[in-house]
Amino acid sequence: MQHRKPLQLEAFLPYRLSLLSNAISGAIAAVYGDKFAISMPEWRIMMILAEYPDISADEVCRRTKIEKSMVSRAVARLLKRHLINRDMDEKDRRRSILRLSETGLSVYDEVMPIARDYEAKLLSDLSAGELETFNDMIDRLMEKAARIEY
Amino acid sequence: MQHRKPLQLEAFLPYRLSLLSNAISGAIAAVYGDKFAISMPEWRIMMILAEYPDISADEVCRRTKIEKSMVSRAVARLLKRHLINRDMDEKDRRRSILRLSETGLSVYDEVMPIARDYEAKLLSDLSAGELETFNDMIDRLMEKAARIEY
DNA sequence: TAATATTAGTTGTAGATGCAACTATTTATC
DNA sequence: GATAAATAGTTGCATCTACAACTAATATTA
Repeated sequence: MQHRKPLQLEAFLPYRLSLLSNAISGAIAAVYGDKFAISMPEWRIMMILAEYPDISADEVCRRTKIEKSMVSRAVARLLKRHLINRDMDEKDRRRSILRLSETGLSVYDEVMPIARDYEAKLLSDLSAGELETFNDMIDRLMEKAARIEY
Repeated sequence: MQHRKPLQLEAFLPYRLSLLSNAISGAIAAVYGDKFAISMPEWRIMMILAEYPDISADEVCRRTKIEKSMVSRAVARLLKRHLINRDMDEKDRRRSILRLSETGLSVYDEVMPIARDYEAKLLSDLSAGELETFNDMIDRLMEKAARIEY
C-alpha cells in the first residue's frame, strides 16, 4: 500500500529544526561570507577566540564542537590571512596558543554587531518569557538527545 | 582590547540550534545509515515519496528543500538500488514520476518506526502544551527568518 | 509557426567535510 | 629511565555538496 500518512516530513521535528537552523545560520553566514570570505567554521573559531583568547586548537575543538582536522585547516587559512596569531606553548611544544590578530579583531568587531542585530531582529517577536522557554527547551532536548541510545 | 564578552558562542541561538539539529538528525541518520547505507537526502526523498507517491523530481525539490542536483544524484542512487521506481510523464516528457518500490516501501516501513520512536523519546519529557509552544516558536522563527533582509 | 523564454533534469567542477592514518611530543607504567 | 600509552596537531583521501553550465522538452510571444 503506497501513501503513508502520519508524521509527514513537514511535521518531523528533525527536519523542521534542520530547516530553521540552516535558514538562520545561512543568513548570518551570508554576511561574513560576502563581506570577508569567511566560512562558518572559521567564523565560529573567531567567535571563540574573541571570547577566550590564547587557547589551543584542541580547546577550540572542544568549545566549538568542530572536528579537529577542520579546525586545523581553518586555523591554517586564518593564519594565512593574518586574522589570527599562533604561538607555541613553551611547556608543551605540541600545543598551539591561538588568538585573534588586530585585523581579526577588527573583522570580528565589524561582523559581530550585524550578527547580534540579526539575532535581535529574529527574536524580536518573542517575549522575554517565550525566549526563555525556547532556550530552556533547546537545553532539555540537547540533554535528552545525548542520552537516547540505539 | 582582547576578550569580547557578551553573546558568547554557547549562547548564540544559531549555534545552539545548529548543535541541536545536528545531534538529532545525526542520531536518526545513524539508524538508516548503518542499517541500509542510506544518506540523509536519500532518506528525506524516501519520506516524501512515501507521503506523496508519483511526484516529479522537481516537486521533491520543492517539498524537501533539497537542491535539484542533489535530488538528481540521490534519485540515481535510489534507482540503482531499486528503492524507487521512475516513469516518465506522458504529457510532459521532461518530467519524471517517482515512487517508492516494494523494496523501498519495506525499507521505509522498517526505518520509520525507529525514527518515530526516536522522536517520541526525544519529546517524552515535554508536555503536550510545551511541544505545541515549541513547534509554534519554530514556525514563527522560520517565518521571521524568511522576512529579515540584509 | 518561427523565435524566444521557461522548465525539468543532468553533469562538470571546485571546495567542504569527516574519518583515519600519520608525526611529534608528553605522560604513565613497569 | 626505557617502553608503552595518550595527546596535539597535520595530512591523505574518499565522499558530499552546491553552484553553474548544459541538454532536452514545453510554453510563450510575435
